[in-house]
Order: sequence, then C-alpha cells, then structure tokens
Amino acid sequence: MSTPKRYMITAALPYANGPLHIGHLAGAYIAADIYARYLRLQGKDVVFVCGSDEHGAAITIKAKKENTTPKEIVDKYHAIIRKSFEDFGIAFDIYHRTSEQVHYETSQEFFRILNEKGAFEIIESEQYYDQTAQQFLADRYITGTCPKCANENAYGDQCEKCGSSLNPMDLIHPKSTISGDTPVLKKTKHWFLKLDAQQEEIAAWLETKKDTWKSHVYGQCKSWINDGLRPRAMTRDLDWGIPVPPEIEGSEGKVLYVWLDAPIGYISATKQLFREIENNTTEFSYPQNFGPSLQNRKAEDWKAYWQEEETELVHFIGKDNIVFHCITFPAILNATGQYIRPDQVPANEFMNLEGDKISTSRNWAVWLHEYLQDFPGREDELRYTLIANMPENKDSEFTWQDFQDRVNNELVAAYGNFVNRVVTLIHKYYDGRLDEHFRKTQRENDSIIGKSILETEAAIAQNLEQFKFKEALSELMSFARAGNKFLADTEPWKLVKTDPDKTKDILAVSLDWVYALAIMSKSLLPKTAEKILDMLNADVQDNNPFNYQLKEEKLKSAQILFPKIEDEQIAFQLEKLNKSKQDKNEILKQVQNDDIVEKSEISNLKSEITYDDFSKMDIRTGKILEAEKVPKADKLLKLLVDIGMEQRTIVSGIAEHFTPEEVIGKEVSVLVNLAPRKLRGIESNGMILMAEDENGKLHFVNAVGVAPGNMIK
RNA sequence: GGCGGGGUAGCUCAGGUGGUUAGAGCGCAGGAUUCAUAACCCUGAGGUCACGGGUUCAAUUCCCGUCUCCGCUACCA
Repeated sequence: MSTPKRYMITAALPYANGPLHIGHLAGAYIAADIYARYLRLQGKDVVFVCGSDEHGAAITIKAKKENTTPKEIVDKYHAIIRKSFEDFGIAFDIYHRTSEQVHYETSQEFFRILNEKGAFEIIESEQYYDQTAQQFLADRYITGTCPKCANENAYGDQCEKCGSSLNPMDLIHPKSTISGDTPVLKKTKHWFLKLDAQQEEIAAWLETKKDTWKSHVYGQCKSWINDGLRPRAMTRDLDWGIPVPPEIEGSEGKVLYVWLDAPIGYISATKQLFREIENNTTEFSYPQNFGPSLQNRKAEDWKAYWQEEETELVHFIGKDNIVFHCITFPAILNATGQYIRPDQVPANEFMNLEGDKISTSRNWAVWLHEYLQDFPGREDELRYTLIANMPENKDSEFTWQDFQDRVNNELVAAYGNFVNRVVTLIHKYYDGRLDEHFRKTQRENDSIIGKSILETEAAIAQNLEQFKFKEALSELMSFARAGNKFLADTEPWKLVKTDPDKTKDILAVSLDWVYALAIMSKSLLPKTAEKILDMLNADVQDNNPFNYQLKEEKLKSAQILFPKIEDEQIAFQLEKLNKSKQDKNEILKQVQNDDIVEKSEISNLKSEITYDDFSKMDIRTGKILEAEKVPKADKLLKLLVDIGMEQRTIVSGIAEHFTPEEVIGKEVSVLVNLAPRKLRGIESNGMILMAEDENGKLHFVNAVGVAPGNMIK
C-alpha cells in the first residue's frame, strides 16, 4: 500500500448521558490518542477529532427521570467529558458536539444528498404510540416484562438483566415510560437506507480488508454480509435530534436516527476545526495539540480529509460499534458519491472490571473524573495499565490489584528506577553537570546490550502502525529493563573508583538511553516523557533519539516519576466499588418493592375499548392435532389445530414451555381471524390464547369439553 | 437456533501458513548486589497450548464434533 498523504483519525463520540470510565479509554480513546500522537511525531499530516454525541432517546429519558431538560443533561455531561479528556491528556485537535449549528447543517446536507441520490426508500410500519402523550415511542421509552427472563423492567431494545436484545413487540405488558399507559400500535413512515442495494459493492469492498482488519472486526462484518443486508431506518419519531430537512415531504416530527447523525459528527467536527484554524479561534479546538500540518489552513481544507482518496481514514471504536462503522456508515459515505470510506477500523473488545461487565447504569465502573481526583498527577499510571491490558483482540480485565502490581513492579521498578538511577548517579559524581565528555561519546555506538536504540524505535513504530499497542508498550519496557541491566553489568559505582573516564562513558551512554526512552514514550506515556525531558533540561530539536541538546549544562535533580501505590489506596478503591454494588442492590430492591405495590393497586389496565372493538375478534374453541418444533427457532412450535370447520396451521411461541408431545390433544382457544403472518417461513393463521401466571409460566386458556369450532364471546 | 471471535504457565496475555527443548511480563523459589522508590541483576520451578475424534512420518498449529466465554442476529404467546 502506498503511503497516505494525510490521516483522518476519529474516536467514537461518547454519548453525553454519563461520565467517562476506564472502559471508554481502553476501548477507543487511548489507542486513538497513541496513534495520532505517533503520526504527528512522524511529521505526518493528521487530523484527530472527537466530540459529544448528544441526541437520541436515552438522553430525553434521562432528562425526564431527573426532572430536567435534555439540553441540561448534555451540557452537563459534555462539560464533564471534555474536561476528563483534557485532564487525562487525550490530544484531540478538536472536541466538538453534535448539538452545534454546523453539525445540524452538515447532517441535514447529508440527508438531502442521500435523498436526492435515491439512497432511501420510505417504509411504513407499525410502532408503539402513546395516546396520552401523543407521540411515538422510541424503543427505550417502552418497558415491560422480558420474554426471556421475566424481568419486569426490560427496555424495548434490550433487557439489562439477561442482556438479550429485544424488539418492543417482544415485551410482555408493554408500558410507556412517559405516561405509564399501555401503548397502542400506530402506523408511521420512515426513511430507510437501502443497504440491500449496496450488498454486492460492500461485500467486494470488505473483501479487500480481509487481511488488514482485525479478525473479530472482519468476521462480524462478514457475518452481516452473509445474512444479507436489509434496509435500515435512518429516521425516528422523536423531538430530540436533528430534524429531517423541512422541505422534504412528510418530514414533520421526524428526526435523524442518532446513529446516522453521530458519525456525521466526525465530519462536522472536522469542518469546525478548520474554521477555527482559519479564524484563529479556539471554541472547541486545541491548537497546542496541532501537528505542524495544521498551521495556516483554510476553512475549506476539511474536504481533503474526507473526500480525497489519498487520505487514510481510521475509526477508533469499541466492538459495540463495529457494524455501524464498517457497513452502515461506509454505505452512507459511499452513497453520497463524494466521500471516502474507512481504511481501518481497529475496534477493541471490552474491558471488564473486577470480574464483571462495566456498566454505567449499575454504577460498576472506575470513573475517569474520580480517578483523576483520587490519583492526581497519575494519569500515565492508569494509561500504562490500560494499554498493558488493552482488549485488542479479546475482552480483558481491569483489577485494582493488577493496577497496583503493574505500577509498583513494572513502572516503578523498571522504568522509573532506571531513569532515577542514571540521573542520581550523574548528580552524585558530577553534580549533575555535563562537561564536553558527555557530548563527545559515540552515541551511535549504542548496541551495548540487547537491542539498540534504533532497533527498539523501529520495533515500536512497526507495532504502532499495526495497532499493536500492547506489544509496543512491551518493547518500551524491555528497553528500560535493558538500561537497568546495562548498569548492573557495567557497575559504574565500582568503576568510578578505578577508572573515571570509563565511568563517564558509561553514564553518557546511559543518559542517551534515558533520553531515548523519553522520546519513545512520547506517544505511549506522554506525560512521563515530558517529565523526563524536563528533568534532563533537554531542548528537543526533533524526535531523533540521538539529537538532543541540553538547555543548560546541568540536569535538574532526580524526580520520582512514579510513586508507589500503597495498599491503602487499593483498599479504598475496592471499598468504593463494593459500596456502589451494595447501593445498587438496595436500589434494585426498592424498585422491585415499588413495582409490587403498583401492581397490586392498579394492575396496569389497558385503555378502554368499545364492544365493537371486542366483537371484531373471532375467538373459537380448538384442539391441537399435531405439533412439531420449528427448526432453527428456540421458541416456535408449528401446530395443526382443529377449529371445527377446518384445520389450520398456527405457529406459536410456546416451545420453551411445552414439548410437542404434551401439547397434542390439548383443548385451546384460538383467535381465528388474525391476519396471517409468516414466521420462520411458515404461514401462521391465527393465535393460540395463553394465560401467563406471576412466574411467567404459560397456561392454555380452554373450555374443557367443548367441541372445536364453538364461539367464545 | 444461526453467525463471528475467543479458550495457551498461579495471574495478565503473545505466538503458531504443522516439524528439534511452546514464549513474555508479573507472581513464586534460590543466588548475587548496593547507584536506585528494599528497587535492580542472575538462575530456576511451573503448561498433555479447553475436551474428543480425524488427516499426516509429524498437530498446540489443518479438518470434524463437544463443552465454555464474549458479541452480533432471528423467531413469540
């Protein structure tokens, strides 16, 4: 592959409904930051953007729950997230937000282009509608009983208890979280992206990524392709989001699906960045992080980064975003006919915490802003641990014990110790003053032990270019260890008594190594690199590990790079975590108690209907004649039911409660005039009535001894 | 149910287009040392590479099956 002319790097937009935790960092931001810093240090033309994702139903729900407005929620978390990134040292060129005007314009422009290019089809479907609130309900706005685990607080899109992903129609006893009413089904129209139309093209494009993308990323995409791509809704009935362009017919009340507007946020952030560069403003941008190529640019320059083939586009994301970034968004970009598609999507897997999944809603997390408070100035210790445990190819684990071990036994013992030894020795023997001798030593002759500086530098570079961050970090540590070994082997503290010249040579080489260590740490452990360079009083001309000058002829006194992490600090953090677990349990208990009370009092009656409504239903007695499991479906039984005048095939979702054998011969009640529907390729003509008890178990509703075909009214 | 990705030393993880003694860091045991935050340095113990079959002169690496973890995805009273 030819060398890209420029790099466009994006990091997943954090959702502005909660603060950042270590899972976010380990999943996307640290990797992206290392990569961006590395490229900048190579003098590459690179843009690195991120921002807050501020739309979507989850935010309006949170606002409602906290009795405030969505705007206040996103303002609050945008500020927290932005500050956490700054404090931790993620070096974005810009941290933008999707509530900005430029983003509205960009997103609507995208929608218009897609619309004009015929990328959409309008599909009518039935969605749950809250009659009291007079609005359609997003999946998240509907709660009900999970059909899999009987959790009564499952959401319309997923059950947080058993983790299964759901459709709103799956829920038993659906309930609107807005009014508490049982929602009704109502027809609505939406714009669907014709992904199916790009099936072949996307498949061919993905094929070219087979060897360069991570296997779990490629595999996930392949799985979707093999399944066959289907149209995907790109609009929602919601009032919090980017309106569908008003001139488009039928746009009232519709907003862009948050998943459409979020990745466009990368582009609007880039636009905003170049505007700020041209106007010399810093509303969202960070000029101190800019690489040399971002000086004196024009607002229009953003285009090259998104529209020219010589640009390498890299999306850093977590594994939950793979399909959107590898299929849907590329399809959108491609459909415009103007934008390039990503070259790499080095998605990480997930990081677990102390044996459990990290969860914002369960408060099982190490919050970044809290860490920064509890461990001020210790950003690189966390960064080191998260890189060392980065879930590059499979889920990984963060434990506080591991954090302490890695800091004390690796950073302190190997890295910090080497730097400290060298600086201390030079102070001890020469008062930290470097005479001519130091600068005359043969710096290129560095292969005294193991890998040379140049070899290590090359190894780190190669690993970073292949997104192997753990391996790069490991090379860095080996280098520091080799430094320690060099000192142990040459023993300058003995030699100083017999051979002062040789001792100087040794310490000169050692100092070169310390300097090289700092240079090579710039992308992996940037704050540490700064500390070392400051200690060395070095005037860094460039990133050549041999090319440095001392500002003064003297080193500063040795500073401890990494203090040890004490047992009490770890104990404190563990206690904090356990406390959050207990609190959570209490909250859960309360919620459950509330539910029980609520249930016994109102029992969730559906809204009133007339006799006419009822009389539309034709319910009859029936008898099951045959039953068999539907292949490739967990819950479906294919039944042949005698309903008097005829025998019908009915597919029923009861396989988890009954075996085919025990069901044959059962007398049942059947809704016979329900519109036919295909389930797993089998046409189902009717519905078997079931009663659900408090344990979620199903029972047949039957009139014992009544012959098939009699009316139930 | 289907699909994708994992399951390698006590722990966290590398690696392997089949081939002599399977790697690293940490932890552990022993030794050496004192410049260094009792840190560093050396040596060593530890693995039937999830399990069961198959292909092969040879499999941890390829094929099939099973179990298990993570994720995506389908179906329903």
